[in-house]
Amino acid sequence: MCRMSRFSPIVSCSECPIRHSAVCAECDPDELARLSAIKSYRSFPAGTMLAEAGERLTHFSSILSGCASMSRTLEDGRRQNVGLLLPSDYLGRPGRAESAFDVEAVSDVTVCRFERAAFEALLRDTPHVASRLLTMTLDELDAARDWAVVLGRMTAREKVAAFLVSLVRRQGGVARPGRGSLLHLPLSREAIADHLGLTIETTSRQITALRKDGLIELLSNREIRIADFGALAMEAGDDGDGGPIV
Amino acid sequence: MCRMSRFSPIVSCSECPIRHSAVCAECDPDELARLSAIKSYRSFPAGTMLAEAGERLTHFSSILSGCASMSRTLEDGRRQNVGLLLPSDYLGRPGRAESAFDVEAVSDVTVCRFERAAFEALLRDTPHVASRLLTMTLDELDAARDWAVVLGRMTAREKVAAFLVSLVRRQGGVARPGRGSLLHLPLSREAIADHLGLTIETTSRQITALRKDGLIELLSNREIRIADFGALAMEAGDDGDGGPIV
DNA sequence: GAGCCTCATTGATCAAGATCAATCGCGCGA
DNA sequence: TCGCGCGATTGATCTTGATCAATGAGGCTC
Repeated sequence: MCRMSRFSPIVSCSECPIRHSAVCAECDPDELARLSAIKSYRSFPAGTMLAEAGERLTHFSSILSGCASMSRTLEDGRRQNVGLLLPSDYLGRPGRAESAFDVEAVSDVTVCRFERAAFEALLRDTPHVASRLLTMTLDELDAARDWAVVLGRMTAREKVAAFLVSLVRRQGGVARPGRGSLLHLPLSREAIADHLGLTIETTSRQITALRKDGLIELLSNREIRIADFGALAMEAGDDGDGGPIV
Repeated sequence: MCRMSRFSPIVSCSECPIRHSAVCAECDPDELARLSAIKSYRSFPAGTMLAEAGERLTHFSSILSGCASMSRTLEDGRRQNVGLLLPSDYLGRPGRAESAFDVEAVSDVTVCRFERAAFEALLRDTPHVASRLLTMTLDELDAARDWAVVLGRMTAREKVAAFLVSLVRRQGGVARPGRGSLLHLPLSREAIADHLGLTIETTSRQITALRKDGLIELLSNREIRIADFGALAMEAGDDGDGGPIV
């Protein structure tokens, strides 16, 4: 599998800061620009929603920058984060008009979006866009199933390690040979806990433990230096393949 | 959304016992029959694999009957079941030749399968098959994310209830007004435990508890009568919508 | 700079579920 | 029919992570 495919958006329009020649080669950029529009969501004040569970979704959006979380909150307040939307991920789906989850901007988010009808027409008329959407969806499905292993069978320490490793893999830590890689956490401790199926206290304790064990270093609440990616990946039950070389 | 879509296969060929006119209307049944072949896997002796993680997948298969489980086993033996394949579900994917999980027949399984290349050609040439595969994959993705909520935030009792409710929804219990619905469990207690991220002992205790509370009745190890579907769905944090009326 | 507010960390205790260990029940073959 | 084997159940105890509670560390306003 081409690893890069995870990091390129489903479509690129002429206004998007992110382009991907393989996708664009067969598209008419002007036509895409006409059909799409850039929209931003601010993460402050807290709780800006891109969509609410059960709410009508009028657009199909491709994330250009920032981070959004998909979650469900049970009646009694328990909350589970079921996924993160990072640049190149998409929100919305052809064939259904409702969001299955709450989607919330956790940092300022910019998207390139299409009206549903326009996007469905684009899918119909542009086979490589349809094929790309299918590939991305299959990758997401594999990722969601991988995550089930983390949620169902891993210890708190392993969960935190797996989360950090997956973040490095997805947003790419800034690797600096010999000094580890720098990682910005887009989520609060509470959101991380909700992602991992843990409490905020347990999450905090495990981060502290990884720090004391020399695997990571905390530069600030949201900035982490991965001191030993290989060891961290090992903690996550992961062979460390595909991570940064430091 | 059309609920039935979950229960119809991606393609129907003239030899398949399951047909779906909406899918077949535009297909040439003879052509599909030529491209596909029926194959069976026996569940005994235990451990018959439809595919192994990392193994080359030469075919795309649509499940016709039986039940298979997708799982991952960690080095230390911990195991997580990441999904069940029931009739109309599919195994394999265009664009990647390797299975991400172990796929094991838990009851005798029959599939209708296509060679990868033939299936990819079918996808290219038959837009409604491609569109149907996308819809099914998006539904699977939603289901996988729903399951993350169960794995991450539910108690043992809620997990078992959620599992039973999801089985009734998917394979349809035989509803008998006033006497509840009969449910056949395709999985052993151990496999259920692996699906729920629990141990076999906890799973067994929770089943016993649900029985003592009058929500279910055990006819045998593998046969359950759902005495009160509404109450069971409530335990699972589910409004009970879409279940059998009994 | 003082006070406050939010988020994160740390500590003490508790409970849900895991683990270890019998025991049960049923099907099967000698 | 007896004994064996396997899966399921039940019991006793232990451990991990949850819960309850306090403290710490910035950042912001006044």
